Amino acid sequence: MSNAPAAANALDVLEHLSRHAEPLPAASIARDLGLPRSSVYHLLKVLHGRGYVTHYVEERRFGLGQAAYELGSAYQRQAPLARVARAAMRRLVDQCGRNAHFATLDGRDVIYLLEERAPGQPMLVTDVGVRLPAHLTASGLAMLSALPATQVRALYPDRASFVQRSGGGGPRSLAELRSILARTRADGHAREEGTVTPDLSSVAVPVLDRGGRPLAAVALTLRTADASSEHVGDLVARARVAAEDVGRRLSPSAVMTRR
Amino acid sequence: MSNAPAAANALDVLEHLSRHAEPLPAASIARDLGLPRSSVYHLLKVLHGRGYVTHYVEERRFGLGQAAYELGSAYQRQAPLARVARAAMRRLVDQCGRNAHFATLDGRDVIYLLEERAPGQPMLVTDVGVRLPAHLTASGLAMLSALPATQVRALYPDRASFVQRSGGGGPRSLAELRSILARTRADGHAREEGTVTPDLSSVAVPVLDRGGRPLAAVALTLRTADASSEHVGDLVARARVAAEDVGRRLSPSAVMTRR
DNA sequence: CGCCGTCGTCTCGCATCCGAGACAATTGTG
DNA sequence: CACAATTGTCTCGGATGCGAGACGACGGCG
Repeated sequence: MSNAPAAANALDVLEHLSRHAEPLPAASIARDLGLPRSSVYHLLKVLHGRGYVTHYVEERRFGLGQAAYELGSAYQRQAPLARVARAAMRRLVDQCGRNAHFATLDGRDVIYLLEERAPGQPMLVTDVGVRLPAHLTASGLAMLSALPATQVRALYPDRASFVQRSGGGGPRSLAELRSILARTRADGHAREEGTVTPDLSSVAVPVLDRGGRPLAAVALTLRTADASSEHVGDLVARARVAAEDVGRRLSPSAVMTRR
Repeated sequence: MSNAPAAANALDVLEHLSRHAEPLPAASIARDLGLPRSSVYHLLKVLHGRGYVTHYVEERRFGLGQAAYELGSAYQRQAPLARVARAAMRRLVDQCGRNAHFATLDGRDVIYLLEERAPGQPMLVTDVGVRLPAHLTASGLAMLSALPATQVRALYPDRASFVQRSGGGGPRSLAELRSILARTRADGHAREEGTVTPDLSSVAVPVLDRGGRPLAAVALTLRTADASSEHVGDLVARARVAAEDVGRRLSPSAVMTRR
């Protein structure tokens, strides 16, 4: 049993409030969390005093407060994903001799947060900050494959959602996308051949948080001509190790990338 | 002295981390917060175990974690601004017999979160979810007037930032905008006459958080022909009471709207 | 209108947690 | 390489925080 139970209880209260769309009465917070009523009132007083909880007096309920939002904003400003991933991506590139990149999902786009170039390899188009349609990239497909089907449908409500590249390729409908994602899950990695850049392929694996949701993806790039099955298998295994390492650092007790 | 000091200390640690762009060593957290080293390690262990803190082992530093971001997202999902403001806005409309709306700032836009229509008053164009350029609206000007000058400059870096309405009106440069904002601060309220809708004027006051930053604005609409000085003064006073009420509910120890 | 249930605050005694300080491991420096 | 500084973990005893339960206020209901 760790120390500082009041700290853990305070987090319990915040997380309980965050799981509900509506504010909650104090008594139900106490009941749901199995905490004494007076203890919950003490915690709410502290959290309210600090702005983490809003007290809706007329409704006699409590909800999250502005300070919770500010913490979330501060987290984003620290850019932890790229920070945590940098060393692991450097090692991956050193081991594989291939270019690697690290990206996250934003709506239907992937955003590239990191790229590491191996000596002698061609320049990547995926500069940091660049956005590309998720369904046309290995990284995007890796992350989409880790989302619930309902969320994928919400992202791609109609055929107009499927932006095309001038050279063609990539799914044109939700049914096609689902089929690709099912194969991605079966293979344990996503693959893209020549859709982003002719003659170059990428393989990618997702980085999952402890709830199993995709935080990011790790991808390696190789010449399509070099992409034999054994070679791809080896790269995927190494990318997966890097992804698991990053996942562990970001989320204690993280669910590992899909095996 | 309130109870649950460990809860308060945990929040201190999180807020300390959120004030820094870079992760921090545990010893400097303890020193800066005046807490015992072993207590800080206990708290970091709990916060890390729950995902609120990321431990950068190689750097031997600690930063905010994914769970901080999730709290912030959950706060947004609960839509607390509109929830808190609804009753106060209803009362304001009942007292004044005028249409009222409640909006927040998003970049250079205002977004309308609430509108309350008074009986016999014309329909508003400011439907919930509508965005309008902040510098052309009373609500936007009220909130901009509460921002630091550097932040206003960052929002409006050049003349192209000043979107025009087809009927003209509104500032066209940063110097013009600053002049209007200075007058808004002097008056204690913002005023817009006919820029959004011909023959209709609005007066607005900002809702401030406890750090003095604008969270939202409360506005009342009236016919330009009715806008005598005494009448406007009365509406402004009532809008201010509503804004202060909302500010108090959102932020304990909130700084009141500017007097 | 009276009664009941709930909310929010408060008291106080005891069980538990906090924090001083020891220790091993690691890193930095001359 | 040796020494100093720092990190991170651990122990344990005394001080303090937690929580049972009382209480007043308020709202709902018959």
